[in-house]
Amino acid sequence: MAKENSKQELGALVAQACVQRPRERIVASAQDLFHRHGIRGVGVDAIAEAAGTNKMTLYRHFGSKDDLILEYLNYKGKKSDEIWAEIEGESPNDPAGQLYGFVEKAAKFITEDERGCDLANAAVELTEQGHPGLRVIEEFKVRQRDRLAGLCQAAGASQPGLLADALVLLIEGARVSRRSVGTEGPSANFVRTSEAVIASFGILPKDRPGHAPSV
Amino acid sequence: MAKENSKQELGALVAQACVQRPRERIVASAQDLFHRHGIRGVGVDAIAEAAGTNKMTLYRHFGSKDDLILEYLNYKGKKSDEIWAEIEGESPNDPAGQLYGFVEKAAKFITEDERGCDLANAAVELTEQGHPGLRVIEEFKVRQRDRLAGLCQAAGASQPGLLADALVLLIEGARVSRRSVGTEGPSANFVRTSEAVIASFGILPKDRPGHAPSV
DNA sequence: ATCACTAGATACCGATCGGTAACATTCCGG
DNA sequence: CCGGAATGTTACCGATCGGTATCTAGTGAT
Repeated sequence: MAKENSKQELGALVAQACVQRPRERIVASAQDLFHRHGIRGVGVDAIAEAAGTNKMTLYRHFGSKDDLILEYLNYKGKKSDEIWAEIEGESPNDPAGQLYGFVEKAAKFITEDERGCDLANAAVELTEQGHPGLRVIEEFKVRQRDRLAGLCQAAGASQPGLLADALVLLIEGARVSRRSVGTEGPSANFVRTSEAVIASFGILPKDRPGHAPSV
Repeated sequence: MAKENSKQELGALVAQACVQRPRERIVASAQDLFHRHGIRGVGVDAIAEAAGTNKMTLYRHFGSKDDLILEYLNYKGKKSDEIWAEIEGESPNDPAGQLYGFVEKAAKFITEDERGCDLANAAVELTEQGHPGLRVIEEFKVRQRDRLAGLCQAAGASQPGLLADALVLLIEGARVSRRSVGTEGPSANFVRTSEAVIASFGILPKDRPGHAPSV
């Protein structure tokens, strides 16, 4: 088996720079390393070292690697909640605007983050049947979809549930496709396609003339 | 870390039942185990045992685990080619029918296979930069997309490339969503959404009256 | 100053990882 | 029947895995 990436883990420096308590540094390092190398590609030793501490301290805060994985997954969910708050703040009382804002935000993540959705990736890596992390992932994905459906309904979509599902498929697909074939692949047309689909459900953005696309 | 799945690996029996040469049995076992547990979730020992042979013989045929991974990836690509042949055979000289047939075929895989696309999953697991498997995956995904685009063009789509990209996103998204939230999630609307998108590009199935959907 | 709590350090555990050496066995074509 | 190739067997290698025991050093509140 070929060697894993470079040993220069600047995430360690980042984590050490913030003089938080060990627990926070461990979570931050786990977040960084799990994201970059995948859950199964990172050992607890590496996480502890990146956090500027040691394995013993890690195990005083987290009973097992699985516990740390759960913390990682929930951390990702919290991050996503913040993004939803951003979207709401940028288009208050404008569900259609929020919908289009969501697409733009998603597009940003798709292009900027080559690793794709950490939750979806974790679902692929957690092959053990009934792993507690799978529940966390599912709950998050369901919540995300329902939030989207609520937005679609508020924006007056003809079939809000169907539109929400379609957008979920497009987003998930764009993130995974970006991982496989890069930004020049099908994910490059994510915004265009998503906006066309949204428009086809009768939703047009408020203050964006000329934004309505034709397929 | 919690224990991996049950020890009952019936894939081993399957592989042993076919009295092929060790090489074929190894590839078959690797295909089965990589698919179920992920590439990083399976050791070479387990593959050899499942193939009814031993590690030494495995390493006589494959220089490294990475070599075996490449074989696995290419094997998946070949399987996909067979499916394309099926689709062509079922709707000869009918690109529109093939397009709808492709969607139906994809839907079948989405519902039946809870693990999602093995190539996309492998792209998530292969975190090592420049891993040769990533090239294989990319080539396959590009070929798949181009084939789809050719079909769209032959069927007379207004913007075949854009439609092909949209369908790729929907399929990839459905497969990954099915893994995270199951068949009752957004992937349940994959066919409906895909057919609506296809229809919106001006393509209607030949001999399927009433098949044209409205979003 | 004391005391309990937190964290660091180090060494260790059994198991498994990918990969190899050496030798015995089986099988098949000439 | 014979000989070489393919396969099976066993043991081993160093490294890493997740997880623990033990002991020491710091830290903060009373």
